[in-house]
Amino acid sequence: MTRPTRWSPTPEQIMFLEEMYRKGVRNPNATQIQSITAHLSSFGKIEGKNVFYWFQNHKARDRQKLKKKLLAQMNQQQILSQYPIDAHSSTTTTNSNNTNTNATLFHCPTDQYQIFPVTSTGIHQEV
Amino acid sequence: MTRPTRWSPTPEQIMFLEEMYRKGVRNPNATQIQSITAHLSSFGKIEGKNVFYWFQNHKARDRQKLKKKLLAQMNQQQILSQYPIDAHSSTTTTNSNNTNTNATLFHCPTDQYQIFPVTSTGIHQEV
DNA sequence: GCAAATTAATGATTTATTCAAG
DNA sequence: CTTGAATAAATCATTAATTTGC
Repeated sequence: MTRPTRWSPTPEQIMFLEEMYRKGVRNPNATQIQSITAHLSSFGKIEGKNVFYWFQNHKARDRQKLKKKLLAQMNQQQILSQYPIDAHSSTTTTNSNNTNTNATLFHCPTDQYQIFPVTSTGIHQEV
Repeated sequence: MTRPTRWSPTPEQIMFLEEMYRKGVRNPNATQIQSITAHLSSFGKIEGKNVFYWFQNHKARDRQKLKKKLLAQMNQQQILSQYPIDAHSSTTTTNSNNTNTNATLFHCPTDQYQIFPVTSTGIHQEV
């Protein structure tokens, strides 16, 4: 039996939806959903509710990703702690004096892009 | 004056960076970058920004590669038409072709955020 | 074999997004 | 709506690979 299978978007449909999303569409109203559905139906079977749910899910998962990223970054700290700073320069270093380890953090070419703002208490990078 | 030459990583440095990447490091924060830089400085001259750029580029180009693969999978369907372009339909005297005509609704490459013709009913679109 | 010429990789910059705080 | 922080995308620029003619 052709079970009532759930919608699975074609690559073209995904591409278009993502483009809409990128351009700012988050909660399309009925009119917008109609338009989008009409357009996307040329690439495959689709209903308005599919479009509605897609934006709901996409927005939610975007936020999920963001939060996941925060946790991932925390965990990276542990990975890196395996490699202590130490910098025992006894090895074959051509640059035994690491000038920028502490104070003069590398400033990017233009101060506009201040990657690592240094505060008196240290580095603060909020994400 | 030797012109400002760009950093070119040693094999050891590359190996270490790639190992970090494999372990999940993607966007190291300032502390992590300091740590990595300190460690890698024993293999050759290196600055924090080099590490920063390396991860930025490596991640981006990793993604490029994956995207390219996926795109290759999608047999060249009319994917490239992100927008239902009017498809230079004027070339033929008759414009009655295609079923994609509803597309014209979305032809809006210029107006970034006013994607849809607004109807009288108020659109609430989060921005 | 070897450089000059050409191409491919990749380091470094700039520009556009994103979310969300104010 | 505006803005800050972060970063992804796109681009520029230089180095490394490689091709080529000798």
